[in-house]
Amino acid sequence: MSENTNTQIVTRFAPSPTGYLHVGGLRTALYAYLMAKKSGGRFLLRIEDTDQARTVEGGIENITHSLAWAGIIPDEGIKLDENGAIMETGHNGPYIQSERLNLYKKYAEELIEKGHAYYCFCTPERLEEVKTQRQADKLPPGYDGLCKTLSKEEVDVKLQASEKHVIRLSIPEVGASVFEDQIRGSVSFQYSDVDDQVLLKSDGFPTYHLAVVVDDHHMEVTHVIRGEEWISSTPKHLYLYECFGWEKPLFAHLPLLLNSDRSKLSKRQGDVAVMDYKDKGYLPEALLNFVAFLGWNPGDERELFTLKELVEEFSLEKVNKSGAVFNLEKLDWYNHEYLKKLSKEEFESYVDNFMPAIAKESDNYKEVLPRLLGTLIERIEKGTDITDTYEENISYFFTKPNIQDENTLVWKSLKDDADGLPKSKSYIAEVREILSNLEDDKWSDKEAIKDVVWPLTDKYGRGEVLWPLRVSLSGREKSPDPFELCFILGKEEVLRRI
RNA sequence: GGCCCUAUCGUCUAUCGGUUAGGACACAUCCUUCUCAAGGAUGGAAGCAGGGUUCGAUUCCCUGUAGGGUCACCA
Repeated sequence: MSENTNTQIVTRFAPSPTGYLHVGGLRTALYAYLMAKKSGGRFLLRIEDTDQARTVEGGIENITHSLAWAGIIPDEGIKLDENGAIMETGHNGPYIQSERLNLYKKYAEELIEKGHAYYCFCTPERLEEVKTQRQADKLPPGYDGLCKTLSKEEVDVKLQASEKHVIRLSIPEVGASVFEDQIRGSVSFQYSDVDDQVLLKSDGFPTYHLAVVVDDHHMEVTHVIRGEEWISSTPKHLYLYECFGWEKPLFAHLPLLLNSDRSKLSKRQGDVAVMDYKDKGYLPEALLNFVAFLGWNPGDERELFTLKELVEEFSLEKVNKSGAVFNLEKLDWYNHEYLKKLSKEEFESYVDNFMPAIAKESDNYKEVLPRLLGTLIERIEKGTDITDTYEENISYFFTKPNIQDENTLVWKSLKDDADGLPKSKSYIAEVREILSNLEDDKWSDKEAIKDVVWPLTDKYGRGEVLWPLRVSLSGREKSPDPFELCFILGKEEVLRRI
């Protein structure tokens, strides 16, 4: 459990380019980044595209852009240049596994020579049979080791005949693999429970298990930080380090991110792609802060952290062991907090981004938008709140509302009064008179508007005057206060509506 | 099913044997010169169960239970 803070830590994030960056991946990348940065070491991005079938066009771009959006910039490996194009830096490349095939082949063969691996010629069909048979016999699943017994001569004959084959790791029959997980403490597995994993596939590509070990070693990775789903294959990796005689890195398996039903966070139950959150108007600072706190906290009661502050405060010792539910409501709260930190200009362009076309087509859009910001910041938590509630809460700022039932203008205290409606109308007629005499330059000051209207509320009652005023301006029973409305709409529009 | 991991309010979590078990989100109530929002105040809300160890366990150990992960020529 000892972390030597004097030495530089090298970490990596090694996603496979299957389409998009998962929020769980973002957190893994973040923790790895924080560890490296805190020690003054390096964080590198490597692409694990060893499954030809699953590799998706544009996958690398999506991952690097998502990471860059979040502010996690690799020191080494795959990253973006100034123009946003994919580039590679570092002296241990290439950093895309499909470009390192010869290396994996060489090491797989080295393992065979040393007797730690063997050729396997079993067909998928036979493997399937073995699997069902072992299940029926209630044996632990896994390869039965048939090809392990092949003599060198038999192997040579098959190789000569170009029989399709893979290379399998030869796991010891007895013994155990014990390691000190940086988060969980001591973890151990019996070798008898570990399968003879395929290392090199018949298409010449390595599996994850071979590639990750070879690359982490050559790329000088000191801390392997990855999701908990990898914990049960760690013995295979550790054993490979031993076979090669390489120094082992430290391992840290992060708890999983969960759906609200506590299953592994999945696409089915909501958004999982980082870009989905970007598109919904979540700020990178908010997503990062939120995700950082899923499984980690500084130990005190602070909750708002910038990336830089996280670098200073983060430590693996404080990472939790149990999975964390990805709770959107908390994320929304974070987002609102960060929205409030935006400058007026930034917030304006943010809002503009989510305004529907119909709003932008309005004549007064450019004029009204800046004045709308003050009320909007209190009412939205994310960009999609604008689009989702536009009709009800925002549209009336740009288009004059239709008041279908004039009785909605009557404040509740006058509802039973037969003259309620005429009275209400007369009150706001008076307000209109007063407002029409208010100098133009006073309209930029909400308080000044209030000052001239206020005496009337003393005279006729608060709700009696303010309610109909507000309803006539907004056409809604719920809205910001009437003075705010006046300020936002502007003199001309206000007089038109009352 | 085998193996592995995990277990404090609904959710994220603090507590490194002794606390009125703290905070945040969410929720409820109240205040905040008309409504709503924001803000403020207050409140409800938790140690999975059973055994140990100990003067004392949420905390350490064991068992059970529950949840999750993993058992591919996918990562």
